[in-house]
Amino acid sequence: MKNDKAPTMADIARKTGVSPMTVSRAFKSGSMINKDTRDAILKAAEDLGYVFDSTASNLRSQKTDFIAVTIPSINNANFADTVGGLSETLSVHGFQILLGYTNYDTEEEERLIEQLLRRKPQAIVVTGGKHTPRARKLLENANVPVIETWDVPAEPIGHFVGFSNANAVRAMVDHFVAVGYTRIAFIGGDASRDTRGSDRRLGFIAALRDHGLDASRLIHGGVPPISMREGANAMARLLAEYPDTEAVICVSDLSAFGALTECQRRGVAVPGRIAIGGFGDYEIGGISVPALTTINARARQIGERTGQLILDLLQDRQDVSDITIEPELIVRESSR
Amino acid sequence: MKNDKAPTMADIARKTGVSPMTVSRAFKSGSMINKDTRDAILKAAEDLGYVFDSTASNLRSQKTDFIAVTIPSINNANFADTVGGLSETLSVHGFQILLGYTNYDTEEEERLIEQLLRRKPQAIVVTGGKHTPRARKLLENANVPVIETWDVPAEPIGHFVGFSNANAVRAMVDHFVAVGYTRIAFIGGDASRDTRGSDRRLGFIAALRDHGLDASRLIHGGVPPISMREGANAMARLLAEYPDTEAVICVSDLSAFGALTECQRRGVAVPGRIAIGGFGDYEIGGISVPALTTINARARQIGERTGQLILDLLQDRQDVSDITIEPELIVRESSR
DNA sequence: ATGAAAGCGCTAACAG
DNA sequence: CTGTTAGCGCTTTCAT
Repeated sequence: MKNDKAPTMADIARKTGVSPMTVSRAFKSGSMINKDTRDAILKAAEDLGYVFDSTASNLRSQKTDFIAVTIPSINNANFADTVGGLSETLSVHGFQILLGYTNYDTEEEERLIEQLLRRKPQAIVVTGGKHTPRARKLLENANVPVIETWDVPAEPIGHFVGFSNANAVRAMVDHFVAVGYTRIAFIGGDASRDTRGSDRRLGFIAALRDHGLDASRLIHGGVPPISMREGANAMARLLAEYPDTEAVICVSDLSAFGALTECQRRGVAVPGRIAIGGFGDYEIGGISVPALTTINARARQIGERTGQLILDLLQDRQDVSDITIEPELIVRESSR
Repeated sequence: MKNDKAPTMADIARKTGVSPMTVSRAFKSGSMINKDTRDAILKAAEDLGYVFDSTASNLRSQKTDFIAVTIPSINNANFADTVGGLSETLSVHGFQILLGYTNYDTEEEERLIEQLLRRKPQAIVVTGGKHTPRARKLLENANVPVIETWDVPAEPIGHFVGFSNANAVRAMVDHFVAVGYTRIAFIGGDASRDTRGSDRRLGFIAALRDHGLDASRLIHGGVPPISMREGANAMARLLAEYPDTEAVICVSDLSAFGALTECQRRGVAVPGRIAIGGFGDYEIGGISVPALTTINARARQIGERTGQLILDLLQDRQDVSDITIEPELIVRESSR
């Protein structure tokens, strides 16, 4: 491994007898350049082991082709799907995702946004519509498109692609009530931390009240994200504290599955003795026995449409609008 | 939102009556600068809404603080854990992960590596020890540390942090044989695509042969990654094609869980009628009923130790060595 | 502790 | 289709 300085476009120019500018054109698709000249340049580049230097290109052209994205956790199939949809939509246009994890913490999100903006992304996508005041200000001043996702923000910073978490849970409550359950509980996490989880909990309470039902069966599962294990532990507490509960809605399919396993270990029939609902339509909910009633938030579609929105915005299209996704209630064996 | 040009260090310098160089020092920790001067500069920066421009800094200083990482899929808890460990270890030192997904395809990996190297990362981490010849050459010429993970490469490019997938599966075969099973099957994916999955399959075959057992019960689950659903389908085929099978090892816990649910739907007792083993120690294997025997590949530790290795290498420490991780066999209810 | 000059490697803008 | 010139915003280097 030799350690001489890496070859530059100037080296290629010298070797091929053209100007550096022509070399630059050879690497940029869609530029007017003689085919033979380009071929000679690309061959020389290959021979020299040249690697294009984005850092210089970024500075001069004032564009990085980075799209900054913050998600609560890398280890979550829903957010992974959103990033996947975003990434696939944007990568064919030469953009690269710059990803950061907030760990469900708006303070951490603020730090992350500041970090990411220094990299001069051409757009920034954040998860959720609640941010620290400073984070909000950073985003407002960023002078690039800002897209909030997975939520319908009270006051959008720029654009948003999301849905109402509260309304989504309301749809499930309506289903449970329609089936005939009245003593319904909720398993969720620390309300102040996971803003989407918190919205689901609030939606649950509001919906039960609208049905004239008691909304006090709230089980705290732990610090978000609530794991399968925490879902199981929460179910154990629910059965102890409110033994006559007929149905429970969990903040995610993962905690719902954990809750289900706790019932299985105790010989509590699902849905015979207690019905269970989840959130997110994770793969596990479709295949577990019994399969889980859930809400498909269309995670991948959120990513795809966010990507398309960014492409439109970067092309100065004026006819772009915010996008409200319609989550789908999926009724399965666990609630019938 | 005003659209004037973003303020630069020169603007701050003008406003504070110092030189741009002093402004630069104010933003760099550990530089000799008068405390009052720094405070004035930082205040002016805040007032102007200044955002540090990494692109310019990167070019001039020839360091980006990027660490490039390729993983097969973003939607996999094992790789997510590795990236999490890596990210946490490195971010406190100011590094940022530049992540790409190969979709379990070495051709895609090659494209991705080329893309990532243009961003001038200060190290590159790849998953697996098998690459296209061109990808290999790109990595060899990159002039930055290269770390292969999740494998023990036949010919390491630079360093590696991993384990032998074949040996890990062998340990599980030994366990199954010790418990008394002799008719053992394997559920995996397309051998040519997922090189780690392929190594597991080969390890399975070799281990069975060493025990003098038949190694022909190989069920093809589909294109990697094998989903829970595909695991269930594969189990259905296994029960049809080799009805006397006593135990099955699956390429991951996800396919193993799918296989388990198929047994539950058919009333096939696990482990009474058929034992099941997985791979990866995903959360689900620890909580499902029955819990799944599996192998913990210490995904997070792979990330943490890779991060530490990179820190050592970037400080020119000479006493760094490759790291072989010891996966742990975890015996649970599904195989006893 | 601070400043002046130069330049990282590429490409926008203009000329031919 | 190709070349020339200048400069993106920062930091290295050398002075003071």
